[in-house]
Amino acid sequence: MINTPDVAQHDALVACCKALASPIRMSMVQLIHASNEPLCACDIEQSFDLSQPTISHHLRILRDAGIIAATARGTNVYFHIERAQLMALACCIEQFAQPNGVSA
Amino acid sequence: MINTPDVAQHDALVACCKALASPIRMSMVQLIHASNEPLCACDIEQSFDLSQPTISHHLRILRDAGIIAATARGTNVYFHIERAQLMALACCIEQFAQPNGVSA
DNA sequence: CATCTATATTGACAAACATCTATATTCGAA
DNA sequence: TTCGAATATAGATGTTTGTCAATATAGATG
Repeated sequence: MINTPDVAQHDALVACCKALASPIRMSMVQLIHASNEPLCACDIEQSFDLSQPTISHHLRILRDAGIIAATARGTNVYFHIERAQLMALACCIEQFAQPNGVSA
Repeated sequence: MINTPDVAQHDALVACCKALASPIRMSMVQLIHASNEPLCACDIEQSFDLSQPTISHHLRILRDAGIIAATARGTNVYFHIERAQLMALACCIEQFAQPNGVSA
């Protein structure tokens, strides 16, 4: 979660941006968001022209940043958006868009 | 500006995240935001333990992404936050944090 | 248990990035 | 117009990232 002490927050913020700083991963987030159901890795894999390990790698980066979360079900793994994290990220960025000194 | 057609928007979104996906650049944005005046490059330079060209390089990346803007004044260059761009970015990210199908 | 299917991990390699030093450019001042 | 200060550009180099092929792991099923 993003909102904790200053340095940790800064790092989390950067980590989230880093995770989203790739066309592939941005599209993955959009894809998962667009689906109303959690999406399984094999579905995601079919949307991209990349090898299975590469897909797995990108999904893990998004997971490590806390942007998506995974639920295993049998041999499948389903991914969903971690809304609170993205909301926290959006709020941090929005703050930079506000005149300084405005708290609410 | 972020809100235009789909593909361009996607690219701009990724470009913004890429620009913020560095501890240095994130700190620069925070620094510029924290200042109530536009900050000149030499001021920014003093806040980091990096060579002048490296600072210049990072500032340009932020500029190219539209996150900050520069105003030359004499031999100095002053930087300020591009609020609309950051707000647009925050809104895009916030959308991913919303249940799908919610338009407003 | 043997095997198949879905996902993850490893290792290798190329492309992208951050950084520095050296140099260029641009503007103000003497 | 020459000099100095602020910023930018170029080129070189080490580090990180993205990708794949090969392999491992874990769960389902015959």
